[in-house]
Amino acid sequence: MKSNDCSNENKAPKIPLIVICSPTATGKTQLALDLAETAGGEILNADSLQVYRYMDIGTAKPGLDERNRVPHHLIDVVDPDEDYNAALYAQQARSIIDDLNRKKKPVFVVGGTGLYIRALLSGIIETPPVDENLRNYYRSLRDRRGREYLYGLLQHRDPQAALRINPNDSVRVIRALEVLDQSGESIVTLQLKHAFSDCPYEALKIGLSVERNVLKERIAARTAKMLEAGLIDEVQSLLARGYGENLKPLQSLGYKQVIDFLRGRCNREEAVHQINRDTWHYSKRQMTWFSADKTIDWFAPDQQETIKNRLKEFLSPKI
RNA sequence: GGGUCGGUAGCUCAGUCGGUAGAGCAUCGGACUGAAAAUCCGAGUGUCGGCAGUUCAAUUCUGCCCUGACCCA
Repeated sequence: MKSNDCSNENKAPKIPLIVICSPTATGKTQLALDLAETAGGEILNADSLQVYRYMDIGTAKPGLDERNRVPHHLIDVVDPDEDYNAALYAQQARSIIDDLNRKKKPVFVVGGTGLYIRALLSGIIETPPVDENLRNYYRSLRDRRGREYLYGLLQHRDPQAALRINPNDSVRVIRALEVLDQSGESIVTLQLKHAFSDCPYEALKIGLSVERNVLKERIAARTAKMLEAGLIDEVQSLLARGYGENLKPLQSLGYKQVIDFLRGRCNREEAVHQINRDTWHYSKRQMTWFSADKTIDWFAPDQQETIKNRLKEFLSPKI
């Protein structure tokens, strides 16, 4: 039912791509840097928050030295108050890949945002761009009359979509209503038609798996390092630039909790605890997402040599 | 030494007018097609502080003990 129809039926030659995807704090950045450097490739970010400017520490964005070692793409491409999403990402990423492929540069897609990677590799339904007014209208409808009301609306207008969406999941309920309003078609129709079959790439997917309690420790160490590196100052300067705390990217891991701390809604210790806990929850969601993808090859972080051989084997016939 | 209120799931606590219990959080599993570091769904868990008494039946009532907080000496 996952119908990832990316088999090789059509004969158009596929562009090779290396994808490094795994939960946070498993060592993707370092691995990508090593591999890309030796292969003479470039890195294409697949992290939904590293695209934002001024959000460096909390997103564990590669630093300047790392970006000097290997060229990086789709980092720092929008301001925190600009819209960004999976479709936009896929579109931009594909054009960068075309470019690099023309120059015969191996591309290393690196990041933990499963949806972005899927949208890049297999496409995403085509709909008109998100209409913020429309979205806000449905949001306020939800706030005023409740999720049940909104879901009732969907049941009435698009029963097919209502069947596939949980009544409480108002994010998806709203999206379905938007699509219906904007395109006149049910989101389900578009999804069934699309079926993730827009696959111009042949990807080698590499995942790094770290034992759970080790990962928990790495997450805690990472949080501590971020605070030491000045996460609180970074958040303060974002707020000072006039970016409101309700902006989507500021609702993310690390940022949200530091804002709570700065606003006096919790103390520092609680904020740290919540960052660690929420990051752990996030990494578990990532594990659920990535382990459903049976085409990922999993390695332990210390299997550098094995990974390099696998990569060599993947690249050799193509370049 | 006396008194008051507590001791129930890993944590915070609710509850049983006597028929062996439940929420939130944590934990575990899952979903995910233009918000995805978002959003949502599902599932455990217990010698109800200990011992004894009353009772067909006690976590619930009684007694003693242990233990925590506070108050009075």
